[in-house]
Amino acid sequence: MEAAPNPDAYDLLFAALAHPARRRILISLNFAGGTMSAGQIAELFGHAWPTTTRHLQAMEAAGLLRHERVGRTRLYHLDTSKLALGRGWLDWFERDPVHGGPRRSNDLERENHDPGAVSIEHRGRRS
Amino acid sequence: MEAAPNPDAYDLLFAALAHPARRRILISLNFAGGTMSAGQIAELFGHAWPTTTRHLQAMEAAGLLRHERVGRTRLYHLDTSKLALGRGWLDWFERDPVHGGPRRSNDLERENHDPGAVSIEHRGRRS
DNA sequence: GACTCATTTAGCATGTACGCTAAATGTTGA
DNA sequence: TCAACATTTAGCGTACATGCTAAATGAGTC
Repeated sequence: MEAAPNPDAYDLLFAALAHPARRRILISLNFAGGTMSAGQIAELFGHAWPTTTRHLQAMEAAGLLRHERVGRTRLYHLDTSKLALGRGWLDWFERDPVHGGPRRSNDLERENHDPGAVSIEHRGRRS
Repeated sequence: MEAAPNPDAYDLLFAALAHPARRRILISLNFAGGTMSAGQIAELFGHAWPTTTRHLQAMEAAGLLRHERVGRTRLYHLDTSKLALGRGWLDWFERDPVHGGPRRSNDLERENHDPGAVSIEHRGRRS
């Protein structure tokens, strides 16, 4: 691969959400009030602990979790702000962006510059 | 692997959104009014056509696109209903999952009635 | 200090994702 | 019918994801 040498926040976010174990961790954390120890989380699954540890790291990299050491346990805290980023992205599709309502300048994509970096020239043809 | 022999709708959806090229395709389609030919889409990228074709297939598998043949071109149509699925999932984190109000509480051990299919039973001891 | 508990790090195996090029498919138009 | 066009399918290589087990770390306990 070489398409994403620098995965952006959206890459990390949606990739984090793409795995059922990770979604389940988030849901469970949410249910638990936002905080669980690594052990409690690991017990949710049949997976080996290191497997869950890595899921946790992936989500921490995506900014969905933070952790804190308390004695010999580690507490993981849910951080929902990044989820809002995902919601913001999805909201782009709630209306017709061209003929419909005004375009809010949400952040959206921004891989390089704007939403899709669209340059639609209808009737395109390549040589 | 064996964790996802049958990727569910959320897996497919979020995985589809995890790649910048695919997000850009969706944005572009939305921007263009919901429909573009495969060629127009392919021209958005420096990628080879087959690469884009496969992105399109991934999104079609996720239910985000449909296509239609018109003469020798193929028109891809945006289907935003599956995006609503993602929004619905994210909405689980907007409120207190237990009491329905604003986030609070710190209890563990909660019932299961959500997309993540949580079944928290702590005190489990894996042998 | 030695032992145990809680968790992570290291390292391995396998499958999938994603890029590519070459060939195939199906359509239109002469 | 043949050539050009629009797009997909086939097949390849590499990198990354995800599972595992074994070893390492760090914190309390005796």
